[in-house]
Amino acid sequence: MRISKLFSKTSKNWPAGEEATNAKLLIKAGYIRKSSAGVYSYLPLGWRVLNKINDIIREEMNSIGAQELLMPTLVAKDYWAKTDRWEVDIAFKTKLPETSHQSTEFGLGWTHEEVVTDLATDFISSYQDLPTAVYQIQNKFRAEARAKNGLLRGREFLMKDLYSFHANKEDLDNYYQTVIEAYKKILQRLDLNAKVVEAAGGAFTKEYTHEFQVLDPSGEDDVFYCDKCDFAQNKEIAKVGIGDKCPACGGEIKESSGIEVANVFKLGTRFSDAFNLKFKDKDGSEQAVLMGSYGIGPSRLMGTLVEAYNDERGIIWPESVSPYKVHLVSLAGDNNMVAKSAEKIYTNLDKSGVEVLFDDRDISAGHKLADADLLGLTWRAVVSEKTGNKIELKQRSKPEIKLVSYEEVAKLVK
RNA sequence: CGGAGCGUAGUAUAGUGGUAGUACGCGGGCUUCGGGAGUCCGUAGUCCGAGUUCGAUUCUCGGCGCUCCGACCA
Repeated sequence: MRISKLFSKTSKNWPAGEEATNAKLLIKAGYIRKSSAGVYSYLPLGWRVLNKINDIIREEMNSIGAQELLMPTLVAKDYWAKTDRWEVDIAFKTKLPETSHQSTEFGLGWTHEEVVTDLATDFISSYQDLPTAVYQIQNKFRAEARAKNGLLRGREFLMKDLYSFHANKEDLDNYYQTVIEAYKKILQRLDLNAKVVEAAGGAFTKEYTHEFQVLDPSGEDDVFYCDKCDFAQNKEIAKVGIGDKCPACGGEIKESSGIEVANVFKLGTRFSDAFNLKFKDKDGSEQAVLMGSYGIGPSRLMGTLVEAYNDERGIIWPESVSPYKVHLVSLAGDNNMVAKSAEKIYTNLDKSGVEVLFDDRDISAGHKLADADLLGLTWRAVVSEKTGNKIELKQRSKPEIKLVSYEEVAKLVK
């Protein structure tokens, strides 16, 4: 992609009014635009980042046997009424216009247990149909009283929600662990260091549930955790405090704020009971299906990554989500030889399958380099009179600059 | 929803009860060309409504919007 053709542009000015780091940087760099509080457009570069996050999530979901589908955003009142969730105050509600002569009311989907459970009644009727799991990646809508922190708390946001169905508790428990491991892998691949934190079950379950908290000052949650082992509890339910001994390993308990990027719940039969989702067991007896629900927020992850990885010059994307692998900068000036050579490098890298963002604009060197740091792609390759036949290669996260050949660039960034 | 702050060109910021200024951007000219270049010309603006006033972008009230603190929050 040529920056000269890119739909978005970087700005020299910081956006007014934004305080959250992720909002300031993502808007300044042209990754996103706010359309209203908590509601964002993802511009071409931002959409690429978001899709890379989605792709990682898809791979890990598929690898644990979950199947992707897509459920509706408009969910009729009847669904929510069956589980007494029509009256929740975070639901956006809407209906058809008077002229339609239909009075159906809808809630914009803020979660999909009702819809998925109803769907499951069409296909699950025997123990032989179990276990099974489906997921979707879809915009969710929540009428948050106060949207804030850029991508970290929106009214419309992207979520991957997975639902699993089981014949017995042991199977549910096992799959719950399997999903936790899959989520850990996703977060590792995103270079995010998250704690698996015990949390309150809320309306869903009396059991504790688990949240994945990225420890970061910008987070809204308070987490007590052990610095030696995996023990961690949300402050809401914590039975430990700062300086206490870890009940698991004897280490020291610390406190941090955390960004909740994912959560997992054992739903039991709450939804299967409401929608009469049953199966016939081997012995012919009829039993309620056990369910689990597991969410992870790609758009919130994107904001979290910016909070975690930035410096005074801009964003520093982990390689796994960098919108393009290489930011190729041509500092040709009026030197046609250099300009031609940069064009050739761009074309060749592009042909060999390397994702390149090529700064072919006729602007000053300083402007280009500043933009490269702001955008934060993993690799920066500079071609200029100074570099001769070679290319300057630098990682955004590191100070070292190497002079390498074209072949080495293609190899290094693969 | 309670509290605080803020709404001025496309963006970011000044300022004034009486002709609204600067920077960036954008269009054009010349000079530049390794850390957001210089210069010249051009371009474009007071959130909406009501009130006070001879006159309101400025003062008052209301609305709408945005940010932050709190409450809320799968």
